Amino acid sequence: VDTRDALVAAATELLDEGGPERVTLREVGRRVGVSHNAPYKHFADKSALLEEIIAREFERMANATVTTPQDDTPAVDLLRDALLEYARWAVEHPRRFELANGLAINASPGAQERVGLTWRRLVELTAVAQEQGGLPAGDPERLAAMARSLAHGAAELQITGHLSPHGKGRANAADLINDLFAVWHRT
Amino acid sequence: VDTRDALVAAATELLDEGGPERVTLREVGRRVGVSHNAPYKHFADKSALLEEIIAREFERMANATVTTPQDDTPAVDLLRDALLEYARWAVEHPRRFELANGLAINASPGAQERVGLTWRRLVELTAVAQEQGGLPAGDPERLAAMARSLAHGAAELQITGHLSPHGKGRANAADLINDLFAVWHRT
DNA sequence: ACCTGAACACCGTTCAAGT
DNA sequence: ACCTGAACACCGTTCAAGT
Repeated sequence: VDTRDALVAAATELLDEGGPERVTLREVGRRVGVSHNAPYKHFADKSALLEEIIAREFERMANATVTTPQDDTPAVDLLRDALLEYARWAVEHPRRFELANGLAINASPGAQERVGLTWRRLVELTAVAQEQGGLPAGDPERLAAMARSLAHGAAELQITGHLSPHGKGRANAADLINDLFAVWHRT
Repeated sequence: VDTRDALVAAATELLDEGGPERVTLREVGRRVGVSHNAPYKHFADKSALLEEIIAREFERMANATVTTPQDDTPAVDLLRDALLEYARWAVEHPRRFELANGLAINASPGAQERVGLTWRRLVELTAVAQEQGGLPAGDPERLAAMARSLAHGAAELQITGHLSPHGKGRANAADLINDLFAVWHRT
């Protein structure tokens, strides 16, 4: 069972180095010190290995979100922090972010369910924030979808170099997320 | 020179069918009725062919944006329409959208420049809209970046099925874009 | 100038076989 | 239960050669 973890680790390394095409079962086996088709004893095929990488990433992030101290911090701050953390993760691991997007197009029900849990948590935070007066009125699911879309898009634009870090606006993904909450706060 | 267009057309077909992996130089040649390495007489390699697909898409969209009637339509409406059109294109051609994002990570200066032209047009529209009172104050580049991020992220979330079309919020990408402009209008 | 056919290296996947 | 080695089909790319 130790081999399985080693395979995922090696595959993640290769993914970060050069995207999914760089992840070769032969090279994965080579780095782990095992034959080129030993991975088939742990994963159905290459795509199952890639899905495992992303599944572990989401699990890690979900735990990080849930572990957030449930003290008297305003819900709006928890929501904003979660989105900032999501964007930070995406910018720091662009290949994982892109792969997750690619896999989501044809996602299995299980994977959709995993993401759904984190998503519902964000909607709950949004509803609480509205009660606490930190966000404008409206359907919480729709408000949360707007914030999530902005965080997702801003992260991707930063990754692809489309946020002109040297222009006048000089905004990164985190800045734009904070801008949205500032607009909401003024409303 | 007709072969070149036929190759791009066949490659685009394959891309829409199953993503970049589905685009095989051998299958492209087969569909055009030409040998499996005839593409090398028109493109340096497979990635050059994929880049050509995206370049033509962006050129087509840039023309469509520029052709917009320059009548007395408020600038804020032109800006919103451009973003709605971008999201509509992404949702309608998810494989092209994903490929464009993937290529942008390691984009050539030429490709960056092409996108830069459309981008500057959006920033100009934003500045005019601010003068006309249709948008809140602030750096136009930053405001435009926010709108663009939301449009981009909302399109991707709709494509990946993360916008819960059957939930209470029941928002698609277009709805979320309109929501942002509504918030700005109230500010 | 454009195309073909053979060839090479590489990859995902399968299968029979080993411990 | 886990791994190996050979084998197969497929792909990107190169090259010599044809018109």
